Amino acid sequence: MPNRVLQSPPRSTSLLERLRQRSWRLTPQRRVVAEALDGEHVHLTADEVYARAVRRLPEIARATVYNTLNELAAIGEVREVALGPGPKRYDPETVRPHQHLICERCGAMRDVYPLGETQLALPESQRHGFILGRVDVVFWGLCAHCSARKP
Amino acid sequence: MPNRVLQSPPRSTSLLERLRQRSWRLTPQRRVVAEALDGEHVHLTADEVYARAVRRLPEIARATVYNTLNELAAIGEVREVALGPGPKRYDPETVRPHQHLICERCGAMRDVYPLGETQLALPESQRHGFILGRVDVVFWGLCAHCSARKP
DNA sequence: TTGAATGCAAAGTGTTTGCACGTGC
DNA sequence: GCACGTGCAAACACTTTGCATTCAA
Repeated sequence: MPNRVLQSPPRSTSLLERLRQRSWRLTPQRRVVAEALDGEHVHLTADEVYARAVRRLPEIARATVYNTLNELAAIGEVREVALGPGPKRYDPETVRPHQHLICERCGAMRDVYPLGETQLALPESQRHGFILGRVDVVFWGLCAHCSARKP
Repeated sequence: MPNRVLQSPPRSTSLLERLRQRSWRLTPQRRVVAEALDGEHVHLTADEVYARAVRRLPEIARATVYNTLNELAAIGEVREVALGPGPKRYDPETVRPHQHLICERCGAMRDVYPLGETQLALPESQRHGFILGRVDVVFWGLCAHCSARKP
């Protein structure tokens, strides 16, 4: 049998499960924050996370939500998305590399998985001596709802 | 003589000149703000613009700088660039479409003109009913200076 | 002359911090 | 038990706003 077992095991797609696997100190507060973030196409602001968290755990403090979100971002379990005006958003999808499609009127945001992204490499002549890392792409447009409305 | 004169006149690459052509009400304050922004690879924060402006016009108010930057952005003569943490930056290059290359350690930012960008169209199946507009791309990396330093 | 721009200070957002208290491992 | 997380309030960073004054056209 081929050595399939040597492949690195697939990461769980559940944020909460991944945190358990890291033996992250799990408090009720941290749990409700992680639960608030779980799902697809989820891009909540800190305040929206707080609103969801406080429903399940009324005594949670806003600062704890901020602390927790910062920590999750620091260990790479959520991605901060800061675009345009307004507060940062937090994206729990860290398993599948993806980009964002955003409605410029209402701010609605979807994860997208564009093809052919490798064609986007920056020519050497344009690198200004930089060592390249990741590439972020944002597709701006109008969502179905907003493009149907008048002005 | 060939009808060169029928070509649409090239837009000036000088912000200040373009503003004059628009018959923008030109006050000393607005002039020093526009002058602060002029140049290539310029991506100043509002505070940095204020610092430059106040050198030439000590009585200028921070609020005036903010007002002016917002107005320039509204009429499309500067582009707001909000990425990562920290304050927004203002990019006076609105003539040549371009993208950005940013050092993830020190924040240094260069304008880049990547090739093959049209290949980045989002497949219909990924559009979620959106009408597409412009695409923003950010190349993250380490600048020459930062990649030479230790930790 | 006059509508628009300015300066100032105050208010508004969004986020971080300092510290006493509480708790998961 | 104790290092670490939490709650609270105050501080902080960035930006906008209201209003009386000044000024470019």
